[in-house]
Amino acid sequence: MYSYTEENYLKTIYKLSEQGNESINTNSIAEVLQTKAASVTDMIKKLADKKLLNYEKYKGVALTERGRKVAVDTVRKHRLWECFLYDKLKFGWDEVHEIAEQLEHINSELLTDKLDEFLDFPTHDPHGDPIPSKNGVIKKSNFILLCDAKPNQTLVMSGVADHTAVFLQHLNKISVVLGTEMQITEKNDYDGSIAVKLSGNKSMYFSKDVAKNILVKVK
Amino acid sequence: MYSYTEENYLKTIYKLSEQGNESINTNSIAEVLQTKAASVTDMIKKLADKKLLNYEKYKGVALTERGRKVAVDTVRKHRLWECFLYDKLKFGWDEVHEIAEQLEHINSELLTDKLDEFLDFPTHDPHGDPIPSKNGVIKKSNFILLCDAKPNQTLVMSGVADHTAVFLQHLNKISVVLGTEMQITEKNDYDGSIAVKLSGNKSMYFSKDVAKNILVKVK
DNA sequence: AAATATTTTTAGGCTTGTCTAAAAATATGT
DNA sequence: ACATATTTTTAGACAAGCCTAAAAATATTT
Ligand SMILES: [Mn+2]
Ligand SMILES: [Mn+2]
Ligand SMILES: [Mn+2]
Ligand SMILES: [Mn+2]
Repeated sequence: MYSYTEENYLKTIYKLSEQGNESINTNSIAEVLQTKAASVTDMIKKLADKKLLNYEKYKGVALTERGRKVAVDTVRKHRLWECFLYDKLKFGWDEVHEIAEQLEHINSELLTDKLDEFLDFPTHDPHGDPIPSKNGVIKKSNFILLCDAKPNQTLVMSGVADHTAVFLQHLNKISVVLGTEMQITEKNDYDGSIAVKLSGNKSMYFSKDVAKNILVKVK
Repeated sequence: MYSYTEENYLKTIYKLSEQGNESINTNSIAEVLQTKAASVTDMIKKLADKKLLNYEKYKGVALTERGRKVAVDTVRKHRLWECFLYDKLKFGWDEVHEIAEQLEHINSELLTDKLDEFLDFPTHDPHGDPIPSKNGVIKKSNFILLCDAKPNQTLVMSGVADHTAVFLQHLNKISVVLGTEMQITEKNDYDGSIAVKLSGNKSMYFSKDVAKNILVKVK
């Protein structure tokens, strides 16, 4: 239906929209897609012709309902494939994204449905991100950043704000995975570092750089 | 590494070579790929530049060792994905080929290896075709056509010569699947039809058109 | 051997998606 | 308000992969 490239543009614009940005500008799309602004302008015009987004010269773009559906569907496929790679093929959570970038473009609605069923209808991918439903609904998670959490609550590690392989590998190294429970025992205003108590009374320190990229939910 | 299109050309040339044809001519490639001879000539020149095949003007092409490896690897991926779709996702054997045509181009050696392991190292795909090993070895099956088999031997349905969905659906309809055992009770020279006895003494007739597309092995 | 038919290649052009360089529009600073 | 900086668009070009029409080579008939 839509090309690999078109789906990537739509997905990028969708993700930028979700990050608060009201209307999406050419340069930010170019940066995410590692391409040039001129190329983005070209593609934007084509997507606008196909009614996948609204575009006014020099004013940025916004997805149409149709464009959003294509984007969300691509995200759905991406995250389902990540679940497959992680749960079934035993890839690490730092390895799945790159392969899912390819698999998300496989075009078969029946395949997506059967994969969903095979995985037992997962609600979140290996990074804690929610999986859109078949009809395009995304359940917003009420996760908060670890650096914003209050002390003396039981927190459950539930996602990441930084999806890079290096960050995920760092979490592997310090044995912090989805589901890890912790309580904040100390917040240091000076450097933003946080001390937590894990199960078995083990304690651990997070630098601000780490604490601001860990998503937790209050148990 | 190689494009979707390049892999499809190499796979096509490989399959034509396997079918006995010594050197492969432009028109036959065009026919399989549903494209035009002029396009084939263009691509052949590019593949020759990349040392994936040997080409002499007007003399046809033959894969190099390197080209053969890429082709066989694509076939390996295709058949492993067919196994996944059939065994795990419960697709029908008439549905898997089309989706595998997309999945065979996913580029990750680790993914292929892990998929192979997840499927418990299958040796044949849902159509009875052998799965090439990681290092490119294909074990030739000693299957024979049902129409060429002798009476009074126990035959095991082991593959198909016609891979079209309509043929596979016909076999579904008459409940002939891989593993079905039979003995030929009668061969009619007049129309090439064959009568067989199945388990439970059920008898069944195959027209020549069907019998010449069923592969069996002698038990 | 010559004529005819078929196959293959070339020539030129199209679409998709990309690029660089330059022009135009918008935003920012004083 | 005007000058400067930044962002965006346009213009023109390129590679991949495809096409049609014509030319060249090869194969088949007679
Ligand atoms: Mn991902
Ligand atoms: Mn993810
Ligand atoms: Mn197939
Ligand atoms: Mn098959």
